[in-house]
Amino acid sequence: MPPSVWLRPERAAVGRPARRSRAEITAAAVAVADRDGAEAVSMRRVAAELGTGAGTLYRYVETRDELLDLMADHVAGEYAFAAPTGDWLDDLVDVGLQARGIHRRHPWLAERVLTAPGTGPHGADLVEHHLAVLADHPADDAAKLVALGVLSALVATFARAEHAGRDLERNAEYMAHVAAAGTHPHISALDAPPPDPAHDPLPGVLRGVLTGLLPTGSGS
Amino acid sequence: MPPSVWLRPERAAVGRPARRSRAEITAAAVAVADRDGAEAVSMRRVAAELGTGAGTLYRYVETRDELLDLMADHVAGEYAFAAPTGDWLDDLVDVGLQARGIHRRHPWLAERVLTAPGTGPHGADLVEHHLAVLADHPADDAAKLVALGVLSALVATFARAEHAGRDLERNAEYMAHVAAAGTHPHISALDAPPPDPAHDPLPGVLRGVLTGLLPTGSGS
DNA sequence: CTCCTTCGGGATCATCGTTCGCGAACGATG
DNA sequence: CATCGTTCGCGAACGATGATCCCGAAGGAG
Repeated sequence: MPPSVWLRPERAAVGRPARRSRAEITAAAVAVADRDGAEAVSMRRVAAELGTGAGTLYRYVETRDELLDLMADHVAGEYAFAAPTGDWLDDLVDVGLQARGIHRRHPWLAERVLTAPGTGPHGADLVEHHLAVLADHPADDAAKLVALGVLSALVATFARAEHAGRDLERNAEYMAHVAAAGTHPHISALDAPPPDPAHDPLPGVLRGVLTGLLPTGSGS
Repeated sequence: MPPSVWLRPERAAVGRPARRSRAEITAAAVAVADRDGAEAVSMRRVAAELGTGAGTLYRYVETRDELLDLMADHVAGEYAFAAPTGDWLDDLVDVGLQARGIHRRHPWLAERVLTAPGTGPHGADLVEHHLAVLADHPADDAAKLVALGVLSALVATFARAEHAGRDLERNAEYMAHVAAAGTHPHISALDAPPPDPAHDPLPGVLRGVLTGLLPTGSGS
């Protein structure tokens, strides 16, 4: 029922002016998340970061989830879009690599991007750039938007895998158990060469997925 | 530190036997989630479903997150794998469509799949089937596993979009605002033909992504 | 200077995940 | 059949969370 955060006016027109701003609160929340992880972003913790009370935050934000949306769009402002080069594949791979950079700077973002589409002003800039890059591409608009969604989800998945740590260990432990059990012959036959840290798989994967998703006659 | 849920023995060898089982609790949790959504899966609620106390569940499960892992693997048991047909693309698309069916039956799964890789026994079956389908494919093992990860993330993303409801409305509202504002010319130029309900975009997307991700000489 | 609206923030509520302690229940042992 | 060691069931309790509410304070408009 209530409109999106970005359509609701930030400050009241009359009365006592607010001491803080939505952006200030968002920045504080991002700082907390960067420092102590996503689960540390509680209203009390963010309020403490600002030296105020927890209830005060609800003057700026309707709900905690809304604050998380604001955070996601805030860091989406870190994209630095260059003018399209004419090679849409290169340009979209660049978007993907920039996205990974953002994810590396803000590890808490991965869960959020995957959970909520959360498109604010900076998200709109991303969509605009994406469509500009693909302006001459023959695919229809729906396919282009799907491609952006897949691109985002894919990068987020890779980013999450990068800082999974504990979970990955336990998963590998269980898979080793399954392999040793003898059932699941194909899993047992897996050979895991030590991953080459010098080789970055993301660009290749992005190229593959994007060319598969946006076929064209006039090549890259 | 503690091993995975699936490596920890379920019941103690000696002493008073447990009245319930891990599977029973998992099934109850799935029932609650299917009926009232993911956020309704609290220890107290699941315990009430079983007619017991909240603290009791901790005899079977180390933490709430572990219970969610069990739930995810539980519904992964709904896959019905057929023998590989010889056409790996068709077989993998079939896996994707089955996955969407599971997501439609259990809307809470989308967030979970994207959040945690959670691979249990049924997850291992899925990996095994995937590798069996791709047994004759020239790609190396790492690429095949990446393809499965992308496939899962992609289907989950589509599934989440299907039952997004509220969020999608607000997002569309904001995008309409941006389009009307006049900045972002490519967004303003978007034309949205009414989506054709008879056309299912998922198979085509999966084909595109998979062919892009797993290139081969001897085609589908 | 006054008034009206908004802000600030502490108290408060319901709920959550989790821990703890204790009495009861069960299998093994003699 | 009696005893013993161990585990289970469960309710109370703890700390923390998201959210609401109220009231005194503060600032701009007239």
